[in-house]
Amino acid sequence: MSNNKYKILLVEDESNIRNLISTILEAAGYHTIAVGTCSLALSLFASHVPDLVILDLGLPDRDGMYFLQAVRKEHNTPIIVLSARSHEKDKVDALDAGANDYVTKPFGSEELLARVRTALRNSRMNSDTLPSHDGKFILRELVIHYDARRVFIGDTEIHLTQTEYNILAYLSMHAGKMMTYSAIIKAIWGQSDEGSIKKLQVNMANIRKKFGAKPGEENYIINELGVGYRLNIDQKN
Amino acid sequence: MSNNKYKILLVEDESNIRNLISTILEAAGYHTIAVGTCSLALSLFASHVPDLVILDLGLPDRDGMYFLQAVRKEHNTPIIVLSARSHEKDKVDALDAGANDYVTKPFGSEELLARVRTALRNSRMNSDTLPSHDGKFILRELVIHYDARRVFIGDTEIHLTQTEYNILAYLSMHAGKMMTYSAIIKAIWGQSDEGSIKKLQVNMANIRKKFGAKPGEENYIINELGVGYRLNIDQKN
DNA sequence: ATGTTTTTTAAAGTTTTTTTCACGGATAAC
DNA sequence: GTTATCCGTGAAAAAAACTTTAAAAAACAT
Repeated sequence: MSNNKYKILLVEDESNIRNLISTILEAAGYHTIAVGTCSLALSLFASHVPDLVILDLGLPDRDGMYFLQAVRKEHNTPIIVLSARSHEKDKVDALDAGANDYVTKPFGSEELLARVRTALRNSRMNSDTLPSHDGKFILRELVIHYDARRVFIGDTEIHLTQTEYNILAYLSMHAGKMMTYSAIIKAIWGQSDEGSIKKLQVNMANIRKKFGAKPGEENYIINELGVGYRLNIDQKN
Repeated sequence: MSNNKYKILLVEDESNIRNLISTILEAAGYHTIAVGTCSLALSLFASHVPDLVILDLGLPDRDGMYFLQAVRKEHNTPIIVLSARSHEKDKVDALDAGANDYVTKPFGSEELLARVRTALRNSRMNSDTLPSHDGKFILRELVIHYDARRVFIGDTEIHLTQTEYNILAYLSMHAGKMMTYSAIIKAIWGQSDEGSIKKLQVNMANIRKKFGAKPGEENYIINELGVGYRLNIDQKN
């Protein structure tokens, strides 16, 4: 039996929109908890621990961004953000603050449901893939032991400094995905420290040098100009 | 049972054209609601909630643009705009205001029906295709991996620069829909940077070159003179 | 304190990307 | 048919981004 009784926390101040979305979600078989203020949302999140959050950014008491950051500090729950069409910049901020997806009003019910499905699917996938904080990561010759924080290329161990290891571990946990500079920098140094791209680049160079890539050989770490880095997970022939 | 009884709201002031189109649509199996003024159209839209709107821009009481914007504020319903050939700029304005497609008079019944089918198909598809930044986009040989920011034609990877990728990704997220220059430029460079159409053209040329279209073969990216670009999602024979 | 390792900063060098420009072909208007 | 406008193309200039190397600063251990 496909029991789709996911719990969804809906945070929206306009009551008519709240009811509309609530109805759509319930009709699709989700259990919906609907609130209109940020403070209420925070307490209900703590007590109910929903599987997903749909969050309107234009909240009365506090900015929805506050809720977003507060939740993201401790939880990995997928968050879909709603906002009016005009505020284009909010989109970037919300995604940077940890939102999983972004829907601009107006939107159709099918679109919302599709996004909900994707977000839930991805979060399930993540919980199977990401908690590899222990165990090890293997990619061709490269082996990372997360618990011992040790890295090998084939049989020989590669000594990495703390930051070098942190960067590599971060990339490996998102292997194959292009990770932006700001994402990496935030993960390693905490703040979006302006000017830190240089540091990142130097560290990357050091890691690559220690990996000792033969010229012509495909590199483990791929750079996309102006975007970021990603681990190359393609099979070699 | 395939019940294709889509509701179409037709807004056209000239009664003979209205009847003609109405007949064409009914014959094709659509349920048509035909009105001649903007105010009537708005109230009938609210009460009937049609699946698609066909809108003539040259309305007597108010400009059709008013209707377009009013509907777009709250609904995602596909809107096809009719306009006389001479008013070239109206098309662009209508698309920028959120119209999904446009047809220039005079037009054949087959053309109109084809556009109706595409618009309906796209609005349904969107809810399953759009789920933004994750997943991938597939169109014939073309594959886009959004999370890895990688593009393939068949088996071979195509390296695109950042702006080239951004443009293609933008088009793919609105696949099949004609995107105006200003819309694309705003999405890629941020401001409606005057004079950037040239840059856009150069980037388009580069993308197409990298795609390596054989001469005679239908291109992935289609241009409409004075309007913009769109991804060609039509089936090839 | 001294020496070693790591992190940060700086600068030169190289590659890639972005922008600009001029010309030719295509399309629409007259 | 002629003209004006718009788009595609190729190439070169300009700008931006990355790598590499090296040295200063900071952290750490002895």
